[in-house]
Amino acid sequence: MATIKDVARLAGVSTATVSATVNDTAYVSPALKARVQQAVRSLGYAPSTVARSLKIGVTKLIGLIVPDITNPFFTELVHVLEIAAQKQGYTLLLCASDEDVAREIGILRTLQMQRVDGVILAPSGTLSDYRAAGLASYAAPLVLIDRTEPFFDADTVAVDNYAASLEATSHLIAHGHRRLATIAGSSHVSTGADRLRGFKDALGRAGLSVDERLIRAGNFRQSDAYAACKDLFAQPEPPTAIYIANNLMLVGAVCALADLGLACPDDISIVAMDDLPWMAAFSPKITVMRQPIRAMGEAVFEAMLRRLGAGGRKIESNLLMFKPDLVVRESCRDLVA
Amino acid sequence: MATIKDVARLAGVSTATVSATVNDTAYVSPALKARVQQAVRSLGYAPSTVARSLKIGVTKLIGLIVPDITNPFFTELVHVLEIAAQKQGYTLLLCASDEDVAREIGILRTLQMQRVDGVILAPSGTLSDYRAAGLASYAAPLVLIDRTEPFFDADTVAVDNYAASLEATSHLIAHGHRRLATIAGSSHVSTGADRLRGFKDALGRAGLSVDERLIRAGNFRQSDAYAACKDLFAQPEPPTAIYIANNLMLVGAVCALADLGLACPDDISIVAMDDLPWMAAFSPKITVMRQPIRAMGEAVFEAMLRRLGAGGRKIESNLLMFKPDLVVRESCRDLVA
DNA sequence: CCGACCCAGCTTATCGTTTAGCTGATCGTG
DNA sequence: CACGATCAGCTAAACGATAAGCTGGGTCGG
Repeated sequence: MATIKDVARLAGVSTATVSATVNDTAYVSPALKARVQQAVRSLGYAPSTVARSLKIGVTKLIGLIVPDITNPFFTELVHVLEIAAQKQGYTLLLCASDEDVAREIGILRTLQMQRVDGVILAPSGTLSDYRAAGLASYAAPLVLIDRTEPFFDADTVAVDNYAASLEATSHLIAHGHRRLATIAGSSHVSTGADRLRGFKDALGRAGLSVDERLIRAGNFRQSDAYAACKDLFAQPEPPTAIYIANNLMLVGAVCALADLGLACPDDISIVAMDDLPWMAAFSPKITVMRQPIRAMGEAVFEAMLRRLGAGGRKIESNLLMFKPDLVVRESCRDLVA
Repeated sequence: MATIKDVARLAGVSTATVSATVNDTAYVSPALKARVQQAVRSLGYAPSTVARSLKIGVTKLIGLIVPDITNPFFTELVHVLEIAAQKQGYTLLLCASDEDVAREIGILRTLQMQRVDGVILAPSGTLSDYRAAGLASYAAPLVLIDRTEPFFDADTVAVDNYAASLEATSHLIAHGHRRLATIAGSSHVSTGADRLRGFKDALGRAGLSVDERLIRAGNFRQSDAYAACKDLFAQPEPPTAIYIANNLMLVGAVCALADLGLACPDDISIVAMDDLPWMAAFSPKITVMRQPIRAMGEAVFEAMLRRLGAGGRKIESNLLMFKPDLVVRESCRDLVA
C-alpha cells in the first residue's frame, strides 16, 4: 500500500505538500498540485484514515447497537441511519446485542477502543447494568433510541408507546369490543412496559376491568406470540379482539389464528403496533399504529450531529417523543352486542 | 482519554510492560501484572485500536456492502454475518450502495482508506465498472455474495438461481398450468438474468412457448411489481400462474391481486423466490424457493477467514453455489383443463 | 535602499501503540 | 569463582498521517 511518503517522493515534494493538496487545507501552486495528483493516481494512493485518526483524534465512525437487525423496526431504522451517516461522511459500525446486556457492554467497550466519534444505542439493559460495568467515564456522544432508559448523559429518541397503546386499544373498544386481550412485549424494557400500561389504562378509562388471563407475554418474539395466541383461545371465554405489541408477534399471532381456523376480522379483531410494507399484503390488511421511523432516524442523527458539534462541551439531555399514527385498515369489525 | 503512558506512569512501569500485560504477549511477573491491571482499572484505560492498527497493520474491521438492508434477504444475511464476525472478533462496517455503482465505488474507496481487513460485497455493477474506477490494485480480501460478477480475485457465494427458477416454474407446470407469467428482477444483475433464464427454459423443456407479454420487469421492487401484476391482468388472456422472482415483488403482487379482487390459489397460483417468516402468515401461505441464507452467510465468512489467514498470498478464487429448496405450501392449485 | 512582511513549501514533532533489541541481574555449571 | 545462558523489563524506533513553525526569496512602503 502506497503511503504519503511514496507519493511525496514520486512527485518530488514534501509530505506536507501532499497532505495539503489531498485535503485542500492550504494553498499549493497549480504546478505542484498537478504533479501530486498525478503521483497519487499512478500509485493508487489512498490516505490511511487510521493514521489520520490517530493524529487528529477523529474517526468519522459511529457505532450503532441494536438488539436484532432482523426485527423490521430496527432494519428500517438502520436503513435511515445509514443514509444519514453516509451523507455526512460517517460510516456505521453495526453491532447486534441480541438483547443481552453483557454482550452489549462488551460491544460498548469495543466501540470505545475503536474510538468511534459517537454511539447510537437501543439499550437492552437498565441504568444499574451500565453503572456496574464502569461505563460512567465513557466519553463518546451517546444517543439512545426506542427504549427510554435513563442514561448518564444522552439524548433519547422514542415513540410515545403509552399513548400509542391507549389509542390502539381505544380503537378496539370503540368498535364495541369488551373482551380485549393483548400479546405484550418484554416487561423489562420500557417499550414493553409502556405498551402494556397503555392497554390497561384504555380498559380502565372505558370502565372495563382488566382480566389477567387475557394478558399474555409474547416477549416481542414470533414464536412466543404464536404460543400465546393459541393459549388465549384455549380458554373458556376467548377474547373478541387483540392488541399485539409489535410486528414480529403479529406474524406469530396471525399464523396461530390460521392454524386455529379463526378468521379475522369475523372471529377476532386485531390492532398491532408497527407498520410495514407487507402488512398491507395480509388478508385482511392489518390495522396498525405506525411509528414514524424515518423521522425518528433523522432526529437521532440530528441529535448526534449536535453532540458531535459540541465537541465535548456539556449539553442538555433531550427526550424526543414521537407520536405514532393509527392506520385503519380491515382487521377490526364492529361488534354488535 | 487515558493512554498507555498514563497507565505506565501510574503503575510505575514502562509502556512495553503495559502492552505486554494488556495483550498477554510476553511474560510479566504477577506483581507487576497486578499493578498494571489496577492502574488500567482506576484510569478506565481502553487501548486505542487506531494506534494499534497503525502499528500492526490490522484493523479487525470488515466492510460489508449491500444494495439495500431493507430487503429481507440482505437483512438476514447481514444478521448472520454480524454474528460470525462478532464471534471472530471482527466488527462490520455496514454500507448501503442503493444499487448505485458510482456510490458503491465511492464506498469501496472509503473502505480502502479505513484499511478494512476485508470486504464482503453484493456487487451492483459489472466488471468494467470496477475496472474503470481503477480498483484493480485494491488489496483487501474480497468475497462476493448473491450476484456472480466476475471480479479480479475473489470468492463468490451465491444461490443457483437458474436451477431454482427452473424448479419453481416446473412446479407450476406440474400443476397443470400452461399460461405462466413471471415478474422478473432487474436483468442487468446476474440474479435477475439467471432467474428469468430459468423460467424460460422450464417453459421450453415442457414444450411451451414463451409469451413475452407474460414477462414483466419488477426490478426487484415492490412498487414495480404491483404495477406489473395489475398490467398482467389487464390483458385479454391473463395467466393462471405466476413465478415471482423475489420477496419484495411478492408483496407488491399480492397487494395488486387483493386490489383486483383475485383470489389465490383459486384464480391464480403463485410460487415466489425467497422464504421469510411472514410468508407463512399470508393467506394462503405462499409456496416458495427457500435460499439457505444462514449456510450462505457462514460460507461467506469462512471464505473470508481463509483469505484473511492467507495473508496476502495468492489464493484460488472459488465459486460456491447453494441450491435452494422448494417449500410447498398453499398457493398453487391443480388446474384441471 | 533597507527593513518588515508575506508566502509557498519544507522540516519535524506528534498522535498511541507494538516490538526489536538492549541491559543488568540471577542462575547453573565446570 | 567466573563465564555464558536466561530472563524480566526497559528504551527507542517505527507505523502514516497532520500541522506548527521555520526558511528564504520576493514585495512593498517609507
